[in-house]
Amino acid sequence: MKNNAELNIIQSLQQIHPLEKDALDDIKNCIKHRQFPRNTIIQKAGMIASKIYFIEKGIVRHFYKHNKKEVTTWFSQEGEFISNSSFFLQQAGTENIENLEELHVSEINHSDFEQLCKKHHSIEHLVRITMTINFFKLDEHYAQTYIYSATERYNKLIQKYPDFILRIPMIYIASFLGISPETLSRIRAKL
Amino acid sequence: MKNNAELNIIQSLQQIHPLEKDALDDIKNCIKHRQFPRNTIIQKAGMIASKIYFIEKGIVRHFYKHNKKEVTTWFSQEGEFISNSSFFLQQAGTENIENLEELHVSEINHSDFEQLCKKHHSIEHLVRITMTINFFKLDEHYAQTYIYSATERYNKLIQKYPDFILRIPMIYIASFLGISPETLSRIRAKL
DNA sequence: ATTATTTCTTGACATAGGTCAAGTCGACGA
DNA sequence: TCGTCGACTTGACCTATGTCAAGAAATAAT
Repeated sequence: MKNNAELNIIQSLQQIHPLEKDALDDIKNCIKHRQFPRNTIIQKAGMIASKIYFIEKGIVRHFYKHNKKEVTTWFSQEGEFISNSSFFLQQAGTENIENLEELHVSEINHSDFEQLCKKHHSIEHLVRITMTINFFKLDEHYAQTYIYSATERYNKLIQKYPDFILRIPMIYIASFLGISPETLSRIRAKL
Repeated sequence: MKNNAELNIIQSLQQIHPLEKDALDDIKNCIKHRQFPRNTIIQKAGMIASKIYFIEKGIVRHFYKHNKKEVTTWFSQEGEFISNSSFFLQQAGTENIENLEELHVSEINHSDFEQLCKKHHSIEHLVRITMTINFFKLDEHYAQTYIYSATERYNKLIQKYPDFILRIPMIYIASFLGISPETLSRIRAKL
């Protein structure tokens, strides 16, 4: 299993948009470092998420359950926030989130998060930018689903995220690509 | 053809998040009202979008071209902004946008838009909220594509947006649902 | 190490939806 | 009123991918 470097939330945020000392201090005061053992359900459908997580180390999958089947729709890893509708909209959602490796996060609870955004324009800006980037990542991913065949999508995915093969069970990669595990296996056999 | 009521950007924004007079005045000063005749290409792949549009009246489709085929991925209508990556990221994108009816918009150019966000925390907040809502709309739409059959997706779509049938040619609805026009025609025949 | 699980692969068959091609229908302009 | 063009439908056939089932390989547990 690959051992990715641990990332720091403060440094990562600064790379997206530089923050003044005041804002950084407030963020630091809200952060709680936390670890979850492998295969923990971080977010369960039907619950309201009270925390947002910045991933320092580890990888998680976002998935829905439908008729006893699970559909994986996204992966988040080091340097990313675990974006989930339940946290941002403060509503019970249908998304589940599970970590696939031991997970190290910085956690901020919802009221602190909103407080930070309200108090510091620079933080609100950073959140806006991050949300924008995530929006178009999602958009691009799904546009590709329309346009490319299963084989092309798989090739593009491993080209862009080579470590997914090492870190994520095939069954979830298949689901993310919108195909069955058997089809993915056959695609891989042909390479 | 259905004749939807014209919407006002100021009123619509206030419903998302109330803005102080100062911010509203600045917005008003940046807005330019504009109309496009039916079937105008509002945004062309490869170009950098310099304007964002709020739709007062009309409906547009977002589409990609791939091997001479067009793939429609989204529709935007009255009360919505035409969100496109090229505008927000200020990069040439691969998305095209075409209006399907005579289109009335409020337009704001990119530098004014950024200026407004920078000057008024309340506007930055509003943009963040709007982006968040759009993100999860997109997310939900695509999660459904994984989970439901073509027939189910069509039924859910017309239930949620009954006027799409009246306003959008079937060929684009089919594309949006990720199916061929023939398949959509067969689905409709069975109802 | 040995066993027990989980993960991945392979085969046989089924099917949703795609493609190509030929209509039909209806709106709009001459 | 007729003709034309675009939008939608229908039929015949095809193919990518799904499903079910059995086995191999890799991981984890004892």
